[in-house]
Amino acid sequence: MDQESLQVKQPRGARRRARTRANLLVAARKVFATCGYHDATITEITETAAVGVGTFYLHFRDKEAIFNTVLTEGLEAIRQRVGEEMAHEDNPSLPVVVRAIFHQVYAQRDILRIERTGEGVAARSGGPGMLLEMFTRFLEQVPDLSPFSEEEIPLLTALLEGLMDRAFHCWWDEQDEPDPDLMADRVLHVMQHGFPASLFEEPQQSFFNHSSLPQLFE
Amino acid sequence: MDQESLQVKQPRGARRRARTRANLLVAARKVFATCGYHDATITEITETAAVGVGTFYLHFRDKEAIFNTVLTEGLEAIRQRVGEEMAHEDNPSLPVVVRAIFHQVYAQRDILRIERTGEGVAARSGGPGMLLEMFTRFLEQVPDLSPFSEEEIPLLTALLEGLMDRAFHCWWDEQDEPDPDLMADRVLHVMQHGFPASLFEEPQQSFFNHSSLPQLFE
Amino acid sequence: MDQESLQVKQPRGARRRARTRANLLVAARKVFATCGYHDATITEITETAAVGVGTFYLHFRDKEAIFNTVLTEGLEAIRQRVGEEMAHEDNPSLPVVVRAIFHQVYAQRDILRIERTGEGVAARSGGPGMLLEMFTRFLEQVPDLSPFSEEEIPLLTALLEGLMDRAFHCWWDEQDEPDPDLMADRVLHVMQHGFPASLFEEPQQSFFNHSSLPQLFE
Amino acid sequence: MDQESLQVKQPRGARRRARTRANLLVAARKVFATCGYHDATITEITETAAVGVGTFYLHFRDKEAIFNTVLTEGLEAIRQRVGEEMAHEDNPSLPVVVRAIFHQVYAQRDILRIERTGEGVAARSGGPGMLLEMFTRFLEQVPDLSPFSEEEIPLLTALLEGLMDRAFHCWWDEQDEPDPDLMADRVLHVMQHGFPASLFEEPQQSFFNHSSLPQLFE
DNA sequence: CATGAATGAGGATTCATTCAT
DNA sequence: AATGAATGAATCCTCATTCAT
Repeated sequence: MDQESLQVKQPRGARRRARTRANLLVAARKVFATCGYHDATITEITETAAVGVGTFYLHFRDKEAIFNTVLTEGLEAIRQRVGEEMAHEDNPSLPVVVRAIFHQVYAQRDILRIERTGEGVAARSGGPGMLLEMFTRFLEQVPDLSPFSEEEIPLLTALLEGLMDRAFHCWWDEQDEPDPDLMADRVLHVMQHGFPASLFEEPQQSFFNHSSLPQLFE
Repeated sequence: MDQESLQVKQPRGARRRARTRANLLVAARKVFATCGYHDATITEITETAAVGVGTFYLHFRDKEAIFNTVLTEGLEAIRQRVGEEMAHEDNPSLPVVVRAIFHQVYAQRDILRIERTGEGVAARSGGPGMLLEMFTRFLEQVPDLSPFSEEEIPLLTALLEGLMDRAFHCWWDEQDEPDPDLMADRVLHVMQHGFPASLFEEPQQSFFNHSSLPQLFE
Repeated sequence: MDQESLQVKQPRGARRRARTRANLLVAARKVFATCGYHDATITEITETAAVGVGTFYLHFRDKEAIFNTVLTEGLEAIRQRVGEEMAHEDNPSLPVVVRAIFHQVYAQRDILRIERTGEGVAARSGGPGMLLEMFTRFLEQVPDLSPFSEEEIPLLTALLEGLMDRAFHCWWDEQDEPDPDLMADRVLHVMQHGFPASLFEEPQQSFFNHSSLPQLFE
Repeated sequence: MDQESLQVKQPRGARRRARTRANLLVAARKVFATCGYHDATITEITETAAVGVGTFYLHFRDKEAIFNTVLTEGLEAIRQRVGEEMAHEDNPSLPVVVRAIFHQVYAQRDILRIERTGEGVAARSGGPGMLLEMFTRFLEQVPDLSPFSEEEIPLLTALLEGLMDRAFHCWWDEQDEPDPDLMADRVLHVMQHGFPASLFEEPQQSFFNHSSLPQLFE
């Protein structure tokens, strides 16, 4: 009874308040995705949320605050669902994790676009660290990283993330088409075996001779 | 005498004009690197350049214009110097190219930071395509990309770029320390052989059991 | 009680808003009358209205917008009051109409001065057409315009308007003195009988001989 | 020999100077006619004149100065040519004068448009007084102005001018078509006999009854 | 709690005018 | 005399934020 009353306590305005806040977040996400952080205006957000301007400041300190909330909650949701997806697996390996990430990020790829537009704003609040953090924990548990040392875990994580990040941006930047599973295949292959070997073979017929250089680096 | 007159041709105000323009570009680069695109103001740029406000508009249409010029000229310079560095090589292979890129980008890593802060602005002008373009030409000349198809060249290029991009950002984001050569070593290793094999082995002792999951994806 | 609630309906900020808008219009009219359209500044208008700069843009898109509003509402008011004045007449003839117009325009002659200063700006919004429109309707109902044809109605209207317009401008340009009724007398006389006949008689003693010409057209 | 040398004296830079000044005036007239006084810029004038910006200030104190010069010289030219046209006439009457004015103003109607756009600027310099001045002299020599008094000469002149002014503006505002002679006919008729008599007759069937009023003055 | 009218600091941009060459 | 690069005062306009209702 005590616990229940605590949860249902003060449903007077509290519920309404929560709904307003939620509306604002949804609206902000939509507006940020459309205009980017810098061109979004509070007014447009509140109008989209069908809420008065002043109401905004009842729920968020300023634009940066709601931006970070949108981002954090968005990333958090992705994390959650990745976790849920993997709950079915008994013993998830890196490929399984990566695949799950691709699935979930694809499903909410607006969040990534939003993250991008914030740049300096989000950086401060550790937004983009989502993948970094996950991978870091992963790498820390692997016994043998040779030829890399333990100090290089951050670098490795960054590279992993860079790989995936670019894959993500093939989607919102250009097209939606390589479906998440296919995309995961390709990226995982590169992760495991690197890029095609012939890229590193001695160029038999020099395509990098002096005559072609000017074209490459004009 | 002939040569001199060629150099001194039209030195009336043209020289002064060029100097002013150069000052503005240097100032803008400094300001953009410090504040980022969105927080930079024309006034701060002109003050840094020790030039009147109006002078700015004599040389550039608006903030976006000077931003793109800074970026384009900066990337162009990098491209130039990469080309020069490789001119010494008789038969440059991908590792050599990558290494040269690391050298030159490191030397001018403010440009990358600047590029980032512009986000949507620069994208339109093809700024970030520098590496993409270079790698694309490279990949197009390689005979065998298996298991990738030719249609996937853009994806491969993006991934290559993503890898390097992250490496670059280890510098301006955090510290300056892994020197370019070392960094190139690590990245090249991943490019050739992928990430450490043990990452993909069956987890012998499940570190991904259900009890640890909540921590990973909380 | 019913009536009251109708009047007080939505009095939250709506009343305040309306008052502010009215203040701005009054202020703008004053400033435009003083400085003319081109030399008037938004700041001066808002200061006169004892209102913040931003408030201006809450009510009008730009200077042109408030200018047209001032003009339109001003002319509208004149039209209204001309109509009211003639409501007393049973069968208003042109002289009666003209006289009413003179009365009302005189009472608000700042509007005309304002209209003038806008020139190209107001032209687009059909501002100066007030008299034109009124006279056009009048002329269209007259059976016999000989020696003019129906196609010449626009020209006749323009001429009528030109006559009155000049009369109006004797007031704001120079002095206020010929009172509206007297002025109407004179203009109506010209309208009916043309200018003094002797102007068109053969000059008995040539005042236009060759010796005086240079003085006239030097 | 003496006289000749006086005229040709200092042809060194003087001639060039004069040509430059003339170029500026032609350019200014073109630009003012296109953009109006307020939107015309010194730069556009000097560019049109193919002359350096600084050169402008060698010949005119500021924009207002060149505007007044353009206007004054333009009106002066009209006056000149009106004079010339009438030199053929032995004993010019008002109709002849008016007709000549219509001819010449029509031939250079850009000047009127320019005058308009200046409004307050030109007013100070007595620009628009051209016709006023001519008519004033005319009226002053007429023996009998009844029923007008001598004190009303300014008013009569203004009305005369208003009539012609409107006629002029039928041209640059709307179309070029009623040719000058026809236009002069119509205006002269109104000048001599006033507007069609039926306009002043008692409205037999009341077209100004109370039901139609609201339409007229809504 | 919610509202939205009001605010004004702050930034972009223009253009008449000067002055060194 | 002619030039045109440089200047900066002046103006417009936006938008995050406050506060009275």
